[in-house]
Amino acid sequence: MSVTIKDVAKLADVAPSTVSRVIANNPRISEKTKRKVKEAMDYLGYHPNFNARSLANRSTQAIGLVMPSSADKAFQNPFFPEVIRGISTIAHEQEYALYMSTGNTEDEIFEGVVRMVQGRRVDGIVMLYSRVDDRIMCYLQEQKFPFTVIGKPFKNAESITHIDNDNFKAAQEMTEYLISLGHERIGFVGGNLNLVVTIDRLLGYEKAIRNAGLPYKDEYIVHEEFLKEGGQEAVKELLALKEPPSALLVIDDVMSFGVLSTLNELGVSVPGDLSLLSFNNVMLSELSSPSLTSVDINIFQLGYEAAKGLLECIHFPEKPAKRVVVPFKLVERQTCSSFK
Amino acid sequence: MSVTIKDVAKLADVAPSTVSRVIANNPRISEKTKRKVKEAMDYLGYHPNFNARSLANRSTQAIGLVMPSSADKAFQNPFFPEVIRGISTIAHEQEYALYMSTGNTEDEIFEGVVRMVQGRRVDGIVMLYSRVDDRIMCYLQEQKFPFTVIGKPFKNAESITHIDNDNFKAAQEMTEYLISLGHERIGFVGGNLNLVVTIDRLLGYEKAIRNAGLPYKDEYIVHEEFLKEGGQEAVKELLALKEPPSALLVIDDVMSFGVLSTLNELGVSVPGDLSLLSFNNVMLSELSSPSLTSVDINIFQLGYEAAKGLLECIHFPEKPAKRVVVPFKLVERQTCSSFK
DNA sequence: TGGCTTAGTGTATCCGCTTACTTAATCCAT
DNA sequence: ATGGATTAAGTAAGCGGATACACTAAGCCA
Repeated sequence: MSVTIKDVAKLADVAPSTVSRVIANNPRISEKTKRKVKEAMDYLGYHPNFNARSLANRSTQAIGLVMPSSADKAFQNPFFPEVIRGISTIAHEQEYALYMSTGNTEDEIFEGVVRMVQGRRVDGIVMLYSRVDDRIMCYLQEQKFPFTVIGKPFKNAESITHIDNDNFKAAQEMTEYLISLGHERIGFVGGNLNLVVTIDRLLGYEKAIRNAGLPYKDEYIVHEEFLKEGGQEAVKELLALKEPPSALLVIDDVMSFGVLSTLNELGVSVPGDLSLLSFNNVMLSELSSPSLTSVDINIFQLGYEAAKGLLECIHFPEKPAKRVVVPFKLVERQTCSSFK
Repeated sequence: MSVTIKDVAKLADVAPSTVSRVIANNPRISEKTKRKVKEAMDYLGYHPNFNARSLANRSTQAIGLVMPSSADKAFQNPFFPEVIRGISTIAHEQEYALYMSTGNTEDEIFEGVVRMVQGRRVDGIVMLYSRVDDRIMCYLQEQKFPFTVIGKPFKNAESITHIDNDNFKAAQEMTEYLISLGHERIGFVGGNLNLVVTIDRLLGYEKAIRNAGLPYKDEYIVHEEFLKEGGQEAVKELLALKEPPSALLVIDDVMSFGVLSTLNELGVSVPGDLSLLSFNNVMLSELSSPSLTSVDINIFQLGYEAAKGLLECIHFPEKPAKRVVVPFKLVERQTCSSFK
């Protein structure tokens, strides 16, 4: 069995509590004793048992990650690895580990979260998405468990620390950009409508369309899953219209990849016949051909700030919730051209 | 404070131990009592405290993941999310959670692993890479801590359960394929030479070159990091030769992306002027233009089997170590053509 | 010199759960 | 009726550490 605090105490000829205090660097212990105990720890290769510590302490030095769908689906979209990069950067700085529970159905995921929370496996949670009437978010609020959200909470946004882009504004500006290029028939390819991002961006799109005095047509609005297949479906629907759009605002790069490949099969040229503007600017968006014109939403920073915010919630629970807005920026590449 | 086993015991009017036995579904408890206790648990919304359980139990229901570099670097390569997808599939089936520690330098990562192991934060570890003389692997062996490796351990491979492709054979066959296309000047773009994959594939490449009676030239062998930048560097070196290769065997798709973009800048046409064959077949390899001809190494399955193997190690420690070989398959796309 | 503060350690209990050991109750064969 | 199995549940001792409280010895002042 591994070395315990008692072994160290025995060797250093002190009480276990003294050893515990040395670990916690308690000022009431004399330098001499500290040195003696530290030597014993080194000699024995002692490492505190984290479970014991967590139990006594009620803290785990771990933060939980909740993804919108099962990890194995979510990881198909480079968005998630990238947010996690951001999260793990902060986590590492403060010696927190990351904890992911997994599950396929919504119920399983929910159960996983309950286990994380009730089982005190983590000190707090970062929700990597925001959804309308999300069960998990409600639960965390009820339990008053520390958590932050990437995206805008559908309700109670004021009382929940969250990190978001101004998606409304971004979508509006991007639509205006397409309009400024001369496009009047602009399609919107969104993700699931119960995701708040989709809603915000759709509203921004609508605003721009209406501001410009263009007709807002329902048949130009399509919602699919955040995957390549989603993009493929979307294109088929939109191109089947009598008057198909001349430009598309696509909510996610991976969907754009799907759009692109389908258009390619159909012999529709981009941006010649159809312009494409999408969101996220994932690392590989410059690789497709043509390379994607995409809105860089600073995914890394979203994760970074979310983790930072969470640690604040954990350490200073009384602090009020805050909203962090991460800037976005259009990266112009090859998928947009003026309407001719 | 949250509901404990005692609260449940009191409500159900039994001893705490009985409740514990109900949780463990111990057959020595009568159905009647079980029902009674379960009702009390439901009523109170009881969930066992995992730390307490781990402490008493010496098991955590979590498996640790070790990446070759800091998570924030590793996640730039889609290989890792994809392996994790595989791992999380198994983990989920058996209700294990995933635990990632983070760290930037080699030392920090090592310390993170020590904390995972000594602190009993996880029941076992999956190493997502295999490196020559790896300190972490040595440590895990010394400690007799359950772990599995993705890739072939550099030494003691017989005593360590590991999941691998036959990289030697793969590289050999792929080189032969390029040779069969008429190429005689074939470059090899590898990753860090202390990664066992690099070594194995390089040896396979060499074997094929020698078998074919072609000259094995050191200047055709380049080693860079597993990132896009690595690919860019590599190309520059190889194209600077008086007699540059007509085909490249690239060890990783992301590097290939870098190669491709640099070639594009330099105005070298692929596959017209230079053929490219790479490994991994990550999800986005079909998106580049031209789309990558790549060896599908079944990344998902590598992860899946690694996790499965680990759980076996954990549950049946006496079982001998095994080697699982995951098949590979060439996916022909647009980056290879015959030499003319 | 006695009483009081204070720094430095030790003692004991608890965190929430598991489990070896015991006890109590029931049952069957003699 | 009695004793030995057998079953069902309780008791209590950890798992490894944290910490409130207790204690001791030294230092200080009147």
